[in-house]
Amino acid sequence: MAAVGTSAACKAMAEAREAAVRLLALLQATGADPGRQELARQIICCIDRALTAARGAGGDGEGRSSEQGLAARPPAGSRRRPRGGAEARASIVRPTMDDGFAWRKYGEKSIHQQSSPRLYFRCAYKDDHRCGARKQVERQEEDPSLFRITYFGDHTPACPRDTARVAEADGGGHFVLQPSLCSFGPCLQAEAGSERPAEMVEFVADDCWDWPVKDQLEDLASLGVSLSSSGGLDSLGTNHLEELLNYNVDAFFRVEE
DNA sequence: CGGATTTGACCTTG
DNA sequence: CAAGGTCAAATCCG
Repeated sequence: MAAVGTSAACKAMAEAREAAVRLLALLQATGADPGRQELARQIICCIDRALTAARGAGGDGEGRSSEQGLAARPPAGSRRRPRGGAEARASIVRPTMDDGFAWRKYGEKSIHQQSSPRLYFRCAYKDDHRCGARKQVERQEEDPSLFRITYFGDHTPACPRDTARVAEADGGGHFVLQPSLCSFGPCLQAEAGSERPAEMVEFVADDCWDWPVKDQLEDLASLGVSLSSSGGLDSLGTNHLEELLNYNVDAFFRVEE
């Protein structure tokens, strides 16, 4: 019963979020003052938090767990194990990192001396298209509001990509570069001369927003733009920009609290 | 009911 | 042996 109400609430909140995203895009397109844009961003973040909380509270909660404690133990060596029910899912903080590609989570591991686990994703079309793309997501220890997302490998051309998400920013099928939204300084941590493999790039998001990183970087490069105001790209410099474009960066993501 | 997610077990590496 | 990465059964959810 409660689940029905919660699901309806989630749906309504998702619609509210869509509207807030459109509002933000509109405010930016019309050059509205930063305070209002910030307010719209806060609304989106609040809705995201509410959604997360609502999803956590949803479902039948303890209903399924009633028999778990007394359930027969699985035979030794078996993979069978009791489950925590909906509560177990609710406890997981799930950044969406919606980059338009379909990912499937295949593992989660708590890392030595880190409070937050590392999440493992692979392309949902791994079998269909023999796609070897993978990514790992972990919360930053220094600042839990930051997530480090590490990509390995590349998607095959056959892997479908949901461009609708990208289009949502301006509704026109192309994500317009919005320097006011950029905070690349803390976002991009790919350093020139680092020892990491060429097919791998790391960056960190600190905003409740989608980041079409490659598009934005290419736009920046083609326009010869060097963001020095709110963008924070100045710390990277043009050489770093070139360096980053050489990486196989093809992702944008959002972080939900 | 079938696809997606969770999570303990198992495998690999250093 | 410890730590990280992956597998796959159990479970969730639309």
